[in-house]
Amino acid sequence: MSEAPLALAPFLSKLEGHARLTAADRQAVLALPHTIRRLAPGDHLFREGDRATSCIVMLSGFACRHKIVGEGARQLLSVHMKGDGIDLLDALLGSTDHGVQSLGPAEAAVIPAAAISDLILSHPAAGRTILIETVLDASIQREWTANVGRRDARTRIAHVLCELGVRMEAAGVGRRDRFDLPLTQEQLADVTGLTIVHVNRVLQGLRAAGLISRGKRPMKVADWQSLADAGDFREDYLRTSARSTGKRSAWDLGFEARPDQRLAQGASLRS
Amino acid sequence: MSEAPLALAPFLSKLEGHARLTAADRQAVLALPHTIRRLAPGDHLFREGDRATSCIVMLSGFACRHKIVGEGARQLLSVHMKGDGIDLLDALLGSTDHGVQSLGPAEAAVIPAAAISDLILSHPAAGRTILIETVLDASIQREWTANVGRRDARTRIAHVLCELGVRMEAAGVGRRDRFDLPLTQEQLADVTGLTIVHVNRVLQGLRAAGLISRGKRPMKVADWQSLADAGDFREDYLRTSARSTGKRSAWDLGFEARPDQRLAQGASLRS
DNA sequence: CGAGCGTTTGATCGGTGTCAAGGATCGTGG
DNA sequence: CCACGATCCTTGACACCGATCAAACGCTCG
Repeated sequence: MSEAPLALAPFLSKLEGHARLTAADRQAVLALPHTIRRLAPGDHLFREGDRATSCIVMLSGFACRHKIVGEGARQLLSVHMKGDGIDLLDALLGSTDHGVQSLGPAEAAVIPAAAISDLILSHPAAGRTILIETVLDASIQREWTANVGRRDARTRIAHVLCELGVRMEAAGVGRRDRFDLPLTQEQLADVTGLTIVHVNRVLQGLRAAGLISRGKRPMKVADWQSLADAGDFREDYLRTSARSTGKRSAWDLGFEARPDQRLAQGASLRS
Repeated sequence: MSEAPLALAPFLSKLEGHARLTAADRQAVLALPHTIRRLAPGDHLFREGDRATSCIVMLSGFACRHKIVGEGARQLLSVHMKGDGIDLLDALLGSTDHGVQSLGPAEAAVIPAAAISDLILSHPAAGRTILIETVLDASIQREWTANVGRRDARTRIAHVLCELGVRMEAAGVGRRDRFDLPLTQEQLADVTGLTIVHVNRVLQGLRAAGLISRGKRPMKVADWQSLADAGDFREDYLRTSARSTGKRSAWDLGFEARPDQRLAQGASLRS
């Protein structure tokens, strides 16, 4: 099924950022069955309402989730990059409530949902990082809700630029102060719930204020701290440094208290 | 630890809406260790930045997630009711990126995070319903992002009223066309990203249009279909009827293809 | 009866949307 | 090498939705 060995290395790398894995865990992740799709700009991976039988791992380039509301207005719900998992567990819901589409040329691995459930059962440490990836995604989604709900246009846009910069830095595809913005102004409008015209004017304002630089490929952040301030941006919710700070989650503690934990025999996630 | 046997029955009931459970699974859910908290209006269960060591199950009343952005503006991120789990897996992130607070008087069970991880390992069928609860929560979060991002005030508010009606009906605490709205107009403003003044005017408009009735305790939806139309509301994303429609998820299929699935011996979610 | 909270109203302001057009850039094919 | 179309970016004039400010009303509960 796989076209290339180690194709899932970016995904493994991101999962290892969430917790230490054994060699067996790493092998299991890399061995996940998958097909690789090379995507032209705007290609659809899922459409709203599709039966959900698989999930996505981004290998290169960018993709987004989106919804269409009302009379065709479009809202981007998330942006994903190298190493990110998309809808890892959403097959549990049976069908998709949103579309997934590439932003620019990209490569993605499509993994059957059952393989993820197998992995969670057969390699719980790896499974735990899958769950972390899922709740992290939810954390970002909450921040986006707050972003479009309670911030004005300038703050909103600055916040998105900061988030993308930090995430791209963490994913190894740029630096927070210099990265290739994967969004057109129209897409940035759909991210922020604004119109393209207003996005354009706000970007000009940010340039005029010296927060970002004039040329746009690549996006250069001239003054990171000021942009973060302007965007009301605190990066905690992205947890890009969770591993390195040595923080341990309550789950670690819980399990440390039960070193003899054993699984029920013959258990499965089957309903 | 538990004050009352069967206190978690509403939670079990919701989980059973996601998949069929065995008697052992049901027992395991009801036996989750927990403490019961009786909450006055506005009591905090978590505060933003708290160490995340436990999760919440709502037993009665309502609670919300929220964030404070910028200079004190508040955004409600979700509303939870009887049977809902809140942040079931968020302890995996180590700390909380949002606050959780009661809306009106309420009762909630506080469950140690480790107990959830134990349950997922020891009773995978029950664990599967926990995961479904988690991805369902994410699905609702995405809809809220789209709601505040791309709908105008009237549509936004109508949408929230429809969602709450359907969910309260599913939770057995009201009917979609007649329920006790757990939100003040100020809270409804924080849900929709509007000001209290504008919320008030929009509600008056909905009343004048005959979509909802004049008295506000309880909220009476005079014309459900028109309110759903006005709110651009399609309830698919809530999956309140997933069980009854007999839909099966890809995970079922995946596991049916591997009836001899066995877990790795001695596995755990410990990192 | 008064305090506190939630709701309602009016007047005005301003941020963002809308409409319309033009300019810049880039890949492609003649 | 240039012409061309497509896509993206930019600009201007104007309209409007929803915010802001300020005040009053109406519950409910001690």
